[in-house]
Amino acid sequence: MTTPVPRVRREEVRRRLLDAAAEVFAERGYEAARLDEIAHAAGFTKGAVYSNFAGKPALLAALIEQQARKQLLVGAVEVRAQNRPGAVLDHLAEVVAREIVEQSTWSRLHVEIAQRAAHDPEVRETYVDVRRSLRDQLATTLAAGCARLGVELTVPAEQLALTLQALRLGLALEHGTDPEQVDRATVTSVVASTLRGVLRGHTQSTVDPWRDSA
Amino acid sequence: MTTPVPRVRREEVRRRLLDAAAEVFAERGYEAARLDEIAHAAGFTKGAVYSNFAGKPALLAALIEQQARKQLLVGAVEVRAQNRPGAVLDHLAEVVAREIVEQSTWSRLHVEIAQRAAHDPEVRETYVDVRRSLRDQLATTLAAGCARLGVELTVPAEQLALTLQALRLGLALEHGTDPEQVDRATVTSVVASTLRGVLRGHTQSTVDPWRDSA
DNA sequence: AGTATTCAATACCTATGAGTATCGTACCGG
DNA sequence: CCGGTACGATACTCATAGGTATTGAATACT
Repeated sequence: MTTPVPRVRREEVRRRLLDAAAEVFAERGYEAARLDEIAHAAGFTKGAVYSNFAGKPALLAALIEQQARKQLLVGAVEVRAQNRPGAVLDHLAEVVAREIVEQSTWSRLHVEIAQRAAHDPEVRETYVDVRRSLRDQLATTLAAGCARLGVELTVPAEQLALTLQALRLGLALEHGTDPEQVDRATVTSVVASTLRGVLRGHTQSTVDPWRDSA
Repeated sequence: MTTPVPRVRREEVRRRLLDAAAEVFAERGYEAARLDEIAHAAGFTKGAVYSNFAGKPALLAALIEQQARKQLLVGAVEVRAQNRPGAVLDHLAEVVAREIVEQSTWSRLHVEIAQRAAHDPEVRETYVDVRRSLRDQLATTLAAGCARLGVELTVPAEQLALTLQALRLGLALEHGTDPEQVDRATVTSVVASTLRGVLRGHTQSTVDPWRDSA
């Protein structure tokens, strides 16, 4: 009677569920997110969730793991690609700003995870590990990049790395609440000027100055 | 038989409930926070909550209102108190760091509110208003302070204000998740160096340099 | 003092959503 | 072609927590 509908591969199901979970967690927040909604957003039902994950916390854990692999703070690699110091600076600022504004789902998810980590010790443990290693990696890359370009940092690379991480989270939050005033150009300016402040050398920028968009 | 126990004044009940709500919201997050727990933390029961507030959302709204009055970002006034540019800078950094580390309840509540504002349009509206006006006020104060001290800002005051707001939120989040590595001295350093970066003039600092506390 | 009113405590209702148990069907080995 | 298994859909349980109705005691009013 009914022609058999080919089943989706398990791996694919898992992937879609994670994507949907990222979306819904970012949109509603972890607590307010409903497993039914996540499942339906992925095109499945709750049964699929429980056959792929142990439960709601495990779903979040898997997301953190996945985000860790995709590297919560991209842009480190970008530093290597440029040659002129000024360009590196502007480019990095633009990359961060683009991430915050255009991939707002991930940014909001990131904030959500951080917030969740502040509450739940279990989440915190894994999150802090990821966070620290990314910070170290970012610091190393920044230091190496600066050395290669002949610019000098006025602060330790680790401190700059932390500053960038914190600024990224904070700006994501500001943009999430007030995207009109905290727009992409503004975010770019903030990051660029912050970076410029800790560099010594020829670092003139081509980024547009502050624009009031009220 | 039983000697009448004097009743607590209504205003006082409201105050205690708000304090308790701030604590619990900060600790558990808005969604995970239970009204019973809040009431109990204040020394009352749920009945007290509903006779003083319309419900859970109204409780949060009242908190936002209260926090707005207490000024989410203190420190602006502190700028006026100092005379030497370097001292102003360090002092401001220390004030911010102290707020984040010692009054972590409020900082975490603040992040929670911001996060909540990103989700709930109703919350967003009032929050953005508060946030913008505080930003403006901070920018004005900073500009005035710099002018008075004869130091020059390399970026518009509004941009610096946003940077500080974002950095404060971000550092609160980082400290909330990793208080060991993101300790008070580190926070102070980050804020101080960020400020120093956007100032032109004699702004030598006396703040301790980066210390690795891993 | 006696009565009315305020307002928090208590008991209750009800919707919700995480988790579970079972079922049905597509895939796979024989 | 035919069981067996994997795995997602479906139907259910059950604890929880926001919200409401009622009660009872302390204050205010006359």
